[in-house]
Amino acid sequence: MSTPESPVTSNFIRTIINEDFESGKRDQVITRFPPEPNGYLHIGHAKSFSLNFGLAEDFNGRCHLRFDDTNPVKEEDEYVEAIQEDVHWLGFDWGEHLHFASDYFDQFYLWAVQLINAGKAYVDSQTAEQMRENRGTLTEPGLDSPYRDRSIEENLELFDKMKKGDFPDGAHILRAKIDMSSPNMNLRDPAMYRILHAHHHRTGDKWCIYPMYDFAHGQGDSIEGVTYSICTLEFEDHRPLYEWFIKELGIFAPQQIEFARLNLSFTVMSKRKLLQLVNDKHVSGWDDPRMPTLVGMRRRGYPPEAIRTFCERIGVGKGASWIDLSVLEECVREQLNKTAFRRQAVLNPLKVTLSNYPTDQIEELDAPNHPQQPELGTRKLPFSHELYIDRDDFMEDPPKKFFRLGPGREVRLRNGYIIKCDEVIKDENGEVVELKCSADLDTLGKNPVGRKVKGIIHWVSASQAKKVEVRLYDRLFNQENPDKAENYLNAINPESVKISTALVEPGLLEAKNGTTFQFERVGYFTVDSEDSQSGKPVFNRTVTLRDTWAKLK
RNA sequence: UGGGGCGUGGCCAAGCGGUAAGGCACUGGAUUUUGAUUCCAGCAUUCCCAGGUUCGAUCCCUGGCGCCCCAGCCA
Repeated sequence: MSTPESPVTSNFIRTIINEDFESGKRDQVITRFPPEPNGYLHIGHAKSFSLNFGLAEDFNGRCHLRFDDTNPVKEEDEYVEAIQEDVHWLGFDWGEHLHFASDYFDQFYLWAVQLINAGKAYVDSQTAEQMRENRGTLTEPGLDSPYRDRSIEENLELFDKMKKGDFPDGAHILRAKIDMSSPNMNLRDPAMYRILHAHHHRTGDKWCIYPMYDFAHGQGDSIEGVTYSICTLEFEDHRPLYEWFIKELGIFAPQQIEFARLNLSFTVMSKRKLLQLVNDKHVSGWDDPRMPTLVGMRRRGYPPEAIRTFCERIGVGKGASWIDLSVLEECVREQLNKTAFRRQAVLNPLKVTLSNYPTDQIEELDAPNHPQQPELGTRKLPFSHELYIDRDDFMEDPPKKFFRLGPGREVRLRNGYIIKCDEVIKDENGEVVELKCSADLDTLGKNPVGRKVKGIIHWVSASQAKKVEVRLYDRLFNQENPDKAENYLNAINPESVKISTALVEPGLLEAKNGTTFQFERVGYFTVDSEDSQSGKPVFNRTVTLRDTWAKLK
């Protein structure tokens, strides 16, 4: 529902619907999300189903989930399950309306016979190659098939035999008799049914002829009473055919509306390419945290709310658009900032020894789980004379704008004391290996009088810190549009993941799979649900924090 | 050069004849025990271009230019 808190910006589809309601052309919104169960859903699909479910919700209608399973050689039950899970994950529900195009195969068959009887469809016996040759080109009309004028009786008989399995794949095909010289290629006697001796994931071996998309989609919409059949731009040229079948069949007419599919910078969206990334092991699977799939994003730690916000924020239009990855990342940060518990973790440790802190003392400091939301409670942070800080937070010869640690400088330990760097210890190679510091013991929870310490750095206590694996993910491609590369595989970012070890506060060992934390000053990290073991979590970097200092550098 | 679409700031996107919403990005500045967050401020005299209609055009008309899609027995 659109509320004052989440204003929905207008788009051309809403405008159409509003006009239809006002003119009385329609009085309800029934939409559908029609994936083919041949792969996992990606963020582009999320745009589509958020639109469909969102519209239904806003206009008090309903949205169906219908699997467009008309091509048995590509479809599997595994995907049917995964797709439902993903749609649910984003919080949408189709209620009673889970449908399959294959549920309508009997009806489709009857309709095909109806069109044959009306002289509007015929069995063609040309080979696929011949059909292609006779289809003409974009600028030249096609040629009628020599089988175009078969009698209705002969067509009926042949189609019946096709159905009974008397012919091998490709021997014949049922075509709509429209116009071989149409400037719209889709109207040049399009295929309606092909012979496919293949096992279907739902209908088994009942059929050996299967309807084409064009002879199934609109009719499926019609059967379900779909009022607005929303699809992507490449189907614009199919709309006249969609309407032709509906009209010739004399059945309820849904309205097809096309919108631009999503393109996200630094990623690829085509199923073929995503499949290749998986098959060729460029990623670990469909759920690799770098994949634009919903399973991948879930594993990465993107919250479903963030993806929904993203889908609303990008709008809906008809111009081929490229959305900047930063839009998605900002939606993720926005959501996580509100919900993620804060923790401290050091990714690149540098030892700090406090010379004036008792070597046998261990303190338990209180630290809020969320500084802006005290109601989320606190946790205890062990503190001792030996700590680790991040190497990035120390510079031996710092530039003027650097306000972290350096020789003789003071810095605040997050949730702890202010310390001062007294001495820098190096190894034989001149590498800084340790910092000797002194703590101002009167600065816990309060600022010192007379001086201002601007720098605040995170840390862990050396003896209590735990080692965990962290996976630092970055964009999978290093070109905005990987398709512009000679080969998109060449645009793969060789540093899209870096595995390393981090030192974290001890409580993090008990973190549950799938939960996300903010490692303060670093980024959001989510416990990997595949590779983590009890007491041995693996953290996926979901997204970094914004870093204006990195920009200054 | 057949047909179908689309052109509003760096990226999206409202607007539908009355004088350019919003988001992301970016730039300042304030607050801050996260250089995060939050907060304020700035960021298109102009809507692909050229004509025309009109008191007035991003919105209407004409003509250009640019980009996307279509020749699967895929969806």
